[in-house]
Amino acid sequence: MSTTEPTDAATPDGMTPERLTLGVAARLSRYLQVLTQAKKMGKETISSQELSDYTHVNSTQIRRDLSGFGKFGKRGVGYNVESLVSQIRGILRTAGQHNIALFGAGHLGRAIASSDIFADHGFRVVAIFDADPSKVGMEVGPQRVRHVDELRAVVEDEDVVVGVLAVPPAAAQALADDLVEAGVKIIFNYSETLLQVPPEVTVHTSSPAVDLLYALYFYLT
Amino acid sequence: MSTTEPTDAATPDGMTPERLTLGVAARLSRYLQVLTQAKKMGKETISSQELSDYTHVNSTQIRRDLSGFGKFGKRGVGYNVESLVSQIRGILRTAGQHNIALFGAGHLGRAIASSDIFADHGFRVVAIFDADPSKVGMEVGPQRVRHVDELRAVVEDEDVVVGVLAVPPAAAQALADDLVEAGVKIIFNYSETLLQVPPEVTVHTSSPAVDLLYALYFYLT
DNA sequence: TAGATTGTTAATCGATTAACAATC
DNA sequence: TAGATTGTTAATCGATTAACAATC
Repeated sequence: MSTTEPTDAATPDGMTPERLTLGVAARLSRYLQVLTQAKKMGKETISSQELSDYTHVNSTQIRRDLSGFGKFGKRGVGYNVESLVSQIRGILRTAGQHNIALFGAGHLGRAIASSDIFADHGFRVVAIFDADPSKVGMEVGPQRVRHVDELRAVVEDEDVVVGVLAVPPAAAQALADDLVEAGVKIIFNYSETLLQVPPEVTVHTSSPAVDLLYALYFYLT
Repeated sequence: MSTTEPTDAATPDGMTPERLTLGVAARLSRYLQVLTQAKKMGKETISSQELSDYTHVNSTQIRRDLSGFGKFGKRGVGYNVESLVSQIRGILRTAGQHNIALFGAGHLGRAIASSDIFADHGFRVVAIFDADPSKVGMEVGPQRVRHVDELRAVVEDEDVVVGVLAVPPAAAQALADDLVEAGVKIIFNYSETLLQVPPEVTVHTSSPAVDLLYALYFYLT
C-alpha cells in the first residue's frame, strides 16, 4: 500500500451495510436483469457503457453504483458478467430461492407460469390457484391448479412470500384480503384494480400502459 | 388583484412549455393510472394523500408536481378525479388515440388483447400478428390474426406508433428489426431478450421479476 | 366556524454528470 | 506501448420533505 487510504469503506462480507436507498436498489435490480440475459446469451464481460445502452442509466452512474460495494471491474476490459451477477445478488440479498403463489389460470396466468421471467431471478411458482371449479385439477406446467380454499395451507407449507394476481378485476380485492390474512407481505397485481391493504404489505401494480404513456411523451415532444 | 405577482408563470394553453423532466413525466403517468382506476370505481374527488397511498409518491411531491401546471385542487376537498385526468392527459399530450400492433397470439398475446389495460389509456390494438400459419386467421377479440408479412402495410395504413412483442425470445430480435424498418419508434418488449435497435428507437422491456426483487429487498431488510 | 387539504416556501439530501488519473 | 475502460472527484442539478399560511 503506497497511499494512506483509511481502512476500506466498502462493506466487507458479513457486515451489515446501510440499507440501500430506493434509487440504488431499483437500479441494481435493473442491472441484474440485463446481466442475467447477457449471461444467457453467452456474454462473458460487459462494459458500463453497454449496461447503459440497455438500462438507459448513465454509465458513470453505473460505475458509481457498483464501486460503492467493491472493485468489481477490470480497467480496459469491463465487468465479468457472471461474477457481477453474484455480487449484485449478494448486495440485494436475493441470492436464494423465493416462492410465489400464482392466482388465475387464464391466459395471463398460464403465460406467467410457463415463462422464465420469474425463474431466472430465483422465483419459483409453487402453486397456481383458480376459483373456477372447471379449472381446478388442470395441469399447468408442472403444477396442478388448486382451489383458493387451499391458500392458507399452501402459504404455510411452502413458505410463500409473494402472491401474484392474474385474475379479473372483480376478484382481486378478495384475494388480496386472503393473502394478507395468510401473512403474505408482497402482492404483485396484474389486474387493474386499486387494492386496499394494510401499510406493512407492499402492492406492486403492473402498468404497461403507464410505461407506454411515458415513452410516448418523449416520442411526441 | 391585490398582490403584485408577475404574470402567471404556469403555462397558459397553447404555449409550449419546457419539456418535462424524466421524473415528472414518470410520476404524472402513474397518477394517471390511479386516477383512471379511481374514476372507474366511481370516485369523484381524491386527495394528494390518497394518491400517495396508491403510488408511493410523497403527497407533498404530488401537490408540487401538479401545482406546477395550474391550481387543479380545491382546499379542504382534494382534486376532482375526472378533471385531473384530462389535465394530466393534456400535459402529457396523450389525450388522443394511439395505435398498437401486437405480436404473438399465444397466451400472453391473447391476455393483452383482451385486457383493458391499454384501452383505458387510449391505446388501441389495431392488429395482431403471429408467425405460426395455424394461428393466422384465428379470431382474437375483434381482430383476425395476421401473418407477419403484412406488417409494413399495416403500420402505414393504420398509423401504428407502438409495437408490442409477446413472442418467444428467439423471435423477438427479428421482429424488432422489422418494426424498426417499418418506421416504428417505440417497442414494448415482453420477451426477455436484449434487443439491439438504433438510438432513435425506444425499447421498454417488461420486467416483473425486477420489480419483485426490488420489493423483496425492502421486505428482507 | 372548525376541519381538512391545497399551494408554496425554504432547507436538505441524493442523483447526475463531466472530467480525468489509474491501470488493465 | 496504445487503446480502452474503470474508479473517483468535484460541481451541479433536481427530488424530497417539513412546515404552514391560504382557503374551501
